[in-house]
Amino acid sequence: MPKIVDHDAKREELLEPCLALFATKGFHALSMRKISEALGVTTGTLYHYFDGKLALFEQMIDRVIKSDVEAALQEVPADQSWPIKLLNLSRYLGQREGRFAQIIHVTLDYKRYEGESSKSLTDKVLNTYLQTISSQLSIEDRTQLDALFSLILGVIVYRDLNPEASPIEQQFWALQKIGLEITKSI
Amino acid sequence: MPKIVDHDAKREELLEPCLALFATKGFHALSMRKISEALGVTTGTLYHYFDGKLALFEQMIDRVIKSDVEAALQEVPADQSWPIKLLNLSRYLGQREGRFAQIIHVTLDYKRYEGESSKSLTDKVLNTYLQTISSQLSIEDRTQLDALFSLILGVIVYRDLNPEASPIEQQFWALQKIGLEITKSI
Amino acid sequence: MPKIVDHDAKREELLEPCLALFATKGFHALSMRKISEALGVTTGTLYHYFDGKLALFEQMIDRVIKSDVEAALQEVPADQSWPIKLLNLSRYLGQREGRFAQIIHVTLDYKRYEGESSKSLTDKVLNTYLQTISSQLSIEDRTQLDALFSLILGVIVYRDLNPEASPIEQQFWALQKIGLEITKSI
Amino acid sequence: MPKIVDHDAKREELLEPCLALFATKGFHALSMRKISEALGVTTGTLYHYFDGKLALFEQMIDRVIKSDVEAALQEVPADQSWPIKLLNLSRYLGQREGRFAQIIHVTLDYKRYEGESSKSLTDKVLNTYLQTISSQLSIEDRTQLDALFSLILGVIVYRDLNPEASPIEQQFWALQKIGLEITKSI
DNA sequence: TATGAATGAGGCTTCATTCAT
DNA sequence: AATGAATGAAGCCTCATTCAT
Repeated sequence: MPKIVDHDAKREELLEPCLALFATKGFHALSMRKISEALGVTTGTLYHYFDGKLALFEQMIDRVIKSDVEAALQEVPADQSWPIKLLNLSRYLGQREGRFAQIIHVTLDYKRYEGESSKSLTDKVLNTYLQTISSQLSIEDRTQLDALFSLILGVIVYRDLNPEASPIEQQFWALQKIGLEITKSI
Repeated sequence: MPKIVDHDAKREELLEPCLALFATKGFHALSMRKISEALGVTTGTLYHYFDGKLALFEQMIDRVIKSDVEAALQEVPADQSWPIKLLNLSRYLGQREGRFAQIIHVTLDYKRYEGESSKSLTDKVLNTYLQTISSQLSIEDRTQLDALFSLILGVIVYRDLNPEASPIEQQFWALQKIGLEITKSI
Repeated sequence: MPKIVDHDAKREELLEPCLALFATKGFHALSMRKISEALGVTTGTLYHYFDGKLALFEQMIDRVIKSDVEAALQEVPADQSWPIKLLNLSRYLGQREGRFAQIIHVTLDYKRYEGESSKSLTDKVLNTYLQTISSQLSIEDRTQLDALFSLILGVIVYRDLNPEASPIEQQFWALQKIGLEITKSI
Repeated sequence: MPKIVDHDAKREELLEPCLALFATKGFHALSMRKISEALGVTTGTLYHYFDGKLALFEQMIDRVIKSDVEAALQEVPADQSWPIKLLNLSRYLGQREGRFAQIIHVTLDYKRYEGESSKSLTDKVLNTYLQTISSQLSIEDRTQLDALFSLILGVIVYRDLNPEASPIEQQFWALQKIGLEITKSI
C-alpha cells in the first residue's frame, strides 16, 4: 500500500513548520488560511490531510514530543556522574531553548483550548518529558523530579519572556549557591 | 446632572472579573461579547469605558500587578531571616498560585499578541515582580534573582499543567537537597 | 481541478450592478450586506473577490470610466464640424444622463471619503473625461475646456436634482443665445 | 415667553457650524457624537434641541438657504445692464464658491437620503435659488434660466472637485467665446 | 490528489437614540 | 436645560469549513 506511505509522509511534511507558527501566534490567532499560505498549499489541501484545525494541532504536538525524546536520549546520556549529567542537561536545554519555549507555548495553549477534554494530551506531553528526565538523570524521588522539572520549565519560560535574563547554566549554578547559603543559615 | 456613576470606579468594577476570563480562554479566544455577557453589560457599555479590547486587556494587567505588589509587601516582609523569608514566599505563592497562574497565562498571551510592539508592557510586568522579590528577599545578585524567579515561574506553570505535582514548599525544599548532593559529589 | 470560475470575469460581473447601488445610496449608506444581497451572494464571497469595500468601490469606478470613454469615442467622432460635434455631444449626454449622474454622485461621494488620500482617483476620473472631451471636440484652450466641462457637469447635476428642467440640447442652445445677447449689448 | 426665544437662539447657534460638518463628511459618515464634539456639547443636548439626526440636518438646510438669499439680494442688484449683472454674479459666486459647494453637497446628500420623500425640500432649495437668479438677472425664459443655473452649478461642482480649474469669471467668458465661434461657423 | 469558490457564523467596533439624574 | 451612561442593532471584515470540479 504505497499510497498510504506517501500520504503520511506528506502529512509529516506539512506538520513540520506548524510548531513555529502555532507557538508564535497562538492557536486562535493563527488561521487555517495563514497556515496554508505558510505551507504553500491551499486550505483544501489542509483539510484533505487533516480533519480540522484542532486535529492538525494535536497531530503536530504528537509529532513534536516524539522527536524530542529521541534527541534527549542521545544528548544526555545516563551513564555519567551527577554533576556531569546536570551540566549536560543545562547545555542541552540551552541549545534548544527556543524550541522548548515553542513547545511550552503550544502546550499551554492546548490546555486551555477545551478544559478537561484536553487533559489526556497534556498529560502525555508532561509524562513523556518527566520520564525522560527521570531515567536519564536517575532521579527516583518524585518531589525532586517535580522540582527539577519546574526549574527547567521556569528558566525556559522566563528567558522567553525576557531574552536578556541570565543564561540557563548560570541560573542553575546560582540556585545551588542559594541553597547552600540557606543550609548554612539554619 | 448626569446619571451618577463614578466613571473610574465603574471601570475598576468591570475590570475585576476579566483576569479570570482572559486567563481561562486566552486573548484571542475571548470575545468582547463573551466578556460583556460575563459582566452583565452590553458591548456598547464596554466600549464606553474602554477604547477597545486591547486597551481593556492592558488596563486589566496594570490593575492586577499593582494589587499583587501591595499584597506581597505585606505577606513577605523584608525584615526576616533568609529561611523565614523563603518560607513566607513559598506560602504566599501557595496561597495564590491559581491567581499567579492566571497572570502568567495572560502575560504569555499578551507577549505574542503583536510581537515587539507588546514588549513594553511585558517588561513592565516582569520588572514589577522582579523588583518586589529583589527588595523583599534582599537579593542583589542578578543571576540569583533570575534563578529564583525562574523557579517560581516554573513551579506555578508546572502545577497549573499538572495539579497533582508536589506542593510548592516541598519542591523548594527538594531542590535544596539536590543542590547539597551535587555539592557533596564534587 | 478547482471549481471552474474565471476569477476576473466573475469580478466584473459582480461590479456591474454596483454603480447604481452606490449612486443611489451613497458610499457610507450602502453596506456590504446590502451589496451582497443585491448581487445574490454572501458577504464572504464579496471579500473573496475584493479586498474590502473601498477596493470594490475603486475598481468599480475604474471599470465605469473605461467603458464610458470607449462609448464616447464612437458616438462623438472627432472628424466633424464644430456644430455637429456639439450636437453629437449633447445627444450622447442626453442618452446617458442617468448614468453620468450616477458617476458624478459616486465621484463626489468618493472625494469626501477621506480627504486628500482620495485625490488621485478623483483626478484620474476627471482627467479621463477631460481628455476625451478635449480630443474628440478638438478643444485646446484649457479655460474653454474647463468651461464646457463645467456646463456638462452642471446640466447633468441640475437635471438629476430637477427632472423637469429643460433637456440638455435646449440648454446648450439657450446658453449660446445668452452669449449672443451679451455680445450685442456691449 | 422668553424661554422659547432662548431655545430658538440656542438652536440657531448649534446649527451654524453644521453645514461645514455635513458637507465635508457627508450625512452618513458624520455621527451625532462627532457633531456634538465639534459643537462642544453632549449628544443629550443635541437630542434636546432636535428630534434626531435627520431633523437637525433638515433644519440646517432650511437655515442656510434663508441666509443665502438675503445675501444674494444685496450683492447682485437688479438695476444694472446685462453684462454688468453677469459680472456681478460671477464675482458673487467666486467669493462664496466654497460655501455654495457645501450647500450643493448637502443637497445632493439629502436627495438620496430617502428618495421621493425628500423631494419637497430639494425643490424648495432649487426654487429659492432659481427665483433669486431670475429676478435679480431679469431672466424670464425658462430654458435660459435653467441653462444659466446649470452653468453655475457646474462651475462650482467642478472647481470643488478640481481646485486648479480656471476661475469662475474666466470660464463664463470662455463659454461666450465658444458660442460666438459656433454661430460664425453656421 | 488538489483546488479555490462559496458559505454563514462570529469577530471587533461604531451608531443613533433613550433616559435617569 | 443638560448630562453622559446605557443600549442593541448594524457596520466592516475574517473565520473554519465544505464541496464541485
